[in-house]
Amino acid sequence: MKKTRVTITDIARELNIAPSTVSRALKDHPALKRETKQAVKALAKKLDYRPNLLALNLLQKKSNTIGVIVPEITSHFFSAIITGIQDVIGTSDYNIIICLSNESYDEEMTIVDKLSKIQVDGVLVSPSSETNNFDHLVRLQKSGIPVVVFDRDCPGLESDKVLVDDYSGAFQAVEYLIRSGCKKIAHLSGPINLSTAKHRLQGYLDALENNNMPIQKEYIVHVPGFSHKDGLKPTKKLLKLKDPPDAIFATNDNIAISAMHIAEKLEFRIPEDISIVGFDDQPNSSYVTPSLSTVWQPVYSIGMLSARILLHHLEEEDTKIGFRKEIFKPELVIRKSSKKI
Amino acid sequence: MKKTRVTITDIARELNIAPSTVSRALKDHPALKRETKQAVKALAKKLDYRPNLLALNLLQKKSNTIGVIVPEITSHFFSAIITGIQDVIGTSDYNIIICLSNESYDEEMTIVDKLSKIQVDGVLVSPSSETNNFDHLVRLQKSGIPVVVFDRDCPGLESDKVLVDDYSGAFQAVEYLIRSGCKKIAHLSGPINLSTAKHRLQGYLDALENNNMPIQKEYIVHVPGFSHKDGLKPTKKLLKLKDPPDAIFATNDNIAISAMHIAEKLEFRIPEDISIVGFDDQPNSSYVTPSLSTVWQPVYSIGMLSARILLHHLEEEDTKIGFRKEIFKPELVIRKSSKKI
DNA sequence: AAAGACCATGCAAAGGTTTGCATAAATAAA
DNA sequence: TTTATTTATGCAAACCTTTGCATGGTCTTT
Repeated sequence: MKKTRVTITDIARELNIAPSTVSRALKDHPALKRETKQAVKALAKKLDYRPNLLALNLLQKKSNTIGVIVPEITSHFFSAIITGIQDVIGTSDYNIIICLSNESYDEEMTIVDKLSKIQVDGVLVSPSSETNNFDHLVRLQKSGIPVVVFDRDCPGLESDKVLVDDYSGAFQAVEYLIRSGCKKIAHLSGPINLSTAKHRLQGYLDALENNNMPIQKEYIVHVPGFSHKDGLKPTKKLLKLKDPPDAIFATNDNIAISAMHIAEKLEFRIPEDISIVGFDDQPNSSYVTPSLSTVWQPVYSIGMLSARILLHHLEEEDTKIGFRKEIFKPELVIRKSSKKI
Repeated sequence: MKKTRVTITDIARELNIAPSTVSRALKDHPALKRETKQAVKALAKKLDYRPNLLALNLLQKKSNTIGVIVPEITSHFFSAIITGIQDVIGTSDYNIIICLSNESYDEEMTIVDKLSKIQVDGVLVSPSSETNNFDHLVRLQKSGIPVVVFDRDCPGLESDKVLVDDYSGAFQAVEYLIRSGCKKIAHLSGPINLSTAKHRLQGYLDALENNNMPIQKEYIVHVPGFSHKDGLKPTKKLLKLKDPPDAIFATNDNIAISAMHIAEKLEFRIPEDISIVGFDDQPNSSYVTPSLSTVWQPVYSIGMLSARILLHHLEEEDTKIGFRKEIFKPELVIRKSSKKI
């Protein structure tokens, strides 16, 4: 059963030539006679020779593999980014190993260790919400593995970065709510350790301040995670205030949708009694009722660009021209869950 | 900059012993003197020796890598399965390479070719909706690579399989619709090439027949894909019939949600005028309004079990006890998009 | 005819680890 | 003291491919 693969030596033996000649023939080395090349190629084809990449890896000391570290994969956000990464890397000779940190710093460390063990050639990473020490990434860099950070920033880490202007997205959303006449705008904020959550919160705060609106502490509630269920209690808390908000800007679409859910249960009319705006523009957000106003971000492009930057590094490692920092602009998409201006 | 790794030979040289002795010392070979082992281990630690897996791969002729082929990753369905796979494989020494076929037979072939080139040790695959020839998978098997098929069956292929009883899920859903008083039940069916779509359609047909209900051809419409937009036109077609259905059983939740969307636009009341039932039970399905009745399937478990079966094969390849075929039972979840019985 | 130039191919090392077999040293038995 | 036995370690091959250098041969030039 154990089909043993045909090697270059097998071909050499059969043709009574040296393995090195076979190797060169297969790569069209100019110094070889045409007939030799042809003979080798013909036999290689006949024998179904396939180069042993494992041997090549050892020789070149590289695994031709890229590690991708994401907190999770079930959200549309990260799965779309990964699709973008795949679509770029797929055309190269690299393979992708996707690793899930489950929003855990410890798991992230374990993953980095594993990736370094298997000698990946580069790493794309969006850190967990628990991570605020980036020594493990520095260690990667020090061992010569380029690191590209995407979406979630790693403050203090010097590396290539592909980010989104979360501040601007939040600012746009809140400013729009203000213009539409909302006076009491609440924010369901993400885990504060996260750069994205931090910037969205700041955008919210600045938009209010910019418009001379008061900032009310009880209108800012943090959600523990990013799935629907994480938004339920915080929303209830908001809506059961003596003076409930007339608008909610949620840190992402899932949270916004569960806010809508709770609001409807508590008999708030959307958007008449309360406007709700999310962040992400997941595909299903336009299909909920009322359809969700939200901040779109170019997920697929984030993945593609990150991958391209890494690939660029890998392919011409001579030119060290410092690190790139790319920031995508998100865009407000107005639908039916918020009042018209 | 190029930190060259510490090798076993470096340690050997420093200690004036043979590399083989170092190797054995690190694996606690019984024939070695305790002192030798200790000295080696101490130095290994001091020098931060890390075994070169690339070399091991070549020696053992295996890459310690598992290929996972899925049509896409942005749906909750496949991303949850992948999470299950990861959670199982993550505890082993294997790495996972996830490949997206984009529902294309050609891309699937290319992927299989690539995986075989890099000598993966096993493959988990859910075929594209275009695939109905499985020779590429047979080729993998013939070259000694075990294949586990999940969710979407490959009829005629002899391999391990982890499937869902789609027939039963559909039957339950349609029978429930009948009991709730619906007389004109339509089906938004998936691409007919897919085993899952086929079985769901059959469940639909048999449930009708079993209850002496007529089967009306115009009530069966195929959707081209599985995302929201794919359900829009087919739903319109159904609802604009002179005699529109009073229930729709959709082949998945996304399609069901876009059916709800269209129904509301056309001023059908849900569920009074029309009941809608989906398939999958994605997390957001309970957050749409009205919440979606659907057929739940154990996505995470599908991933875990598939991975376990493959791992089992890899770890004791001696015992060839034929192929396993595991079939999960789905369950109907009744919410608000369908009438109560 | 001798020297130089060129062409086609082979040799051998390198990459890091494992492992069966051999060997050396030390101890026990005769 | 010699032989048998054990104990601890080393040698070298194997995994497969690539590549700098060397070699042998043919051809051209003087």
